[in-house]
Amino acid sequence: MATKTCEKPKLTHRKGLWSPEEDERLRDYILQYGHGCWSSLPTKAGLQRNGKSCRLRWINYLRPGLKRGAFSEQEREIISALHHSSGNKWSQIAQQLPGRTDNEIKNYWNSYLKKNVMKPEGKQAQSSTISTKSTVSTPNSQESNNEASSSESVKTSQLRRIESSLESHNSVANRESNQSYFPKILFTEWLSSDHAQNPNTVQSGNQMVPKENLNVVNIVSKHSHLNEEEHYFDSGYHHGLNNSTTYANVGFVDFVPLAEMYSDFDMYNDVV
DNA sequence: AAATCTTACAACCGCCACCTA
DNA sequence: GTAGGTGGCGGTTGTAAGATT
Repeated sequence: MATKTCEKPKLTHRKGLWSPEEDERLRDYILQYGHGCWSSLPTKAGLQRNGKSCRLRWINYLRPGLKRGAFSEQEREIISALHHSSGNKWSQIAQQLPGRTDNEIKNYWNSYLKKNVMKPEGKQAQSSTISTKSTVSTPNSQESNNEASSSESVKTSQLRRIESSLESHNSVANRESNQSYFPKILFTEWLSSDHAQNPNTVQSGNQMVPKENLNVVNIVSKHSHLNEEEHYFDSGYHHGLNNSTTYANVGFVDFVPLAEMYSDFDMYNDVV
């Protein structure tokens, strides 16, 4: 991991927001040469930033395959469930949400979900329930818990369903490993040479469409060669202009025996 | 229209674990 | 065993944009 062979750049480092030019330099360099040693990367790439800053910018913003935009209902529930079981382990939570970064999830939690948890009224009962088991306790957690126990919302039961599904799968399939119990998603665009030239676009049919024009969608598919309880979890881009969905640039590599979650996804495919 | 407040999220900071010399 | 460098992580702050007054 750590080496002492990296060159030490003695420069006064720029701070603050990244300019589009800096982004371009960093992206171009990494796509061409890889990041290698982060501390020496800024010098090689011609950036007046420190390596840490470059690393963060790449991981949180420039890295291909990142989902931008609002969190879906499913993502919210997964974050809540995992925060419930793991606490503020943002990197662990991020591993279960392909395309999302720990920083993004942390910000989302602090700005949205945490606020709901803190709400004294029973309106957000599902989040209040979550907070009681979290490593982070809140002033309202106990009273919220009382309210939640008296009338459990539909959201709460849905959340519990996902949690138990995750727990059972995790205990059976991955007990002895550190593998995530969510599917690993491989973005094929990450591997393509086209993407290296145009990291902000996705091929849709014959044309390259800017990612910001597309919505990310989730899909669960059953295939004939899989066991009864095994399904593919897919993600793709929905092309709003012609109301079509394109999966051409996103590939999928893992199974999801989470049959109970089907109703929570945007689509269910029976490909058999 | 201007001033102020609120919110979302990008970025920094400090700490820690790990590795190498 | 120890010092120094690096990468990773979580907490916190800063900033810009939108909402409100």
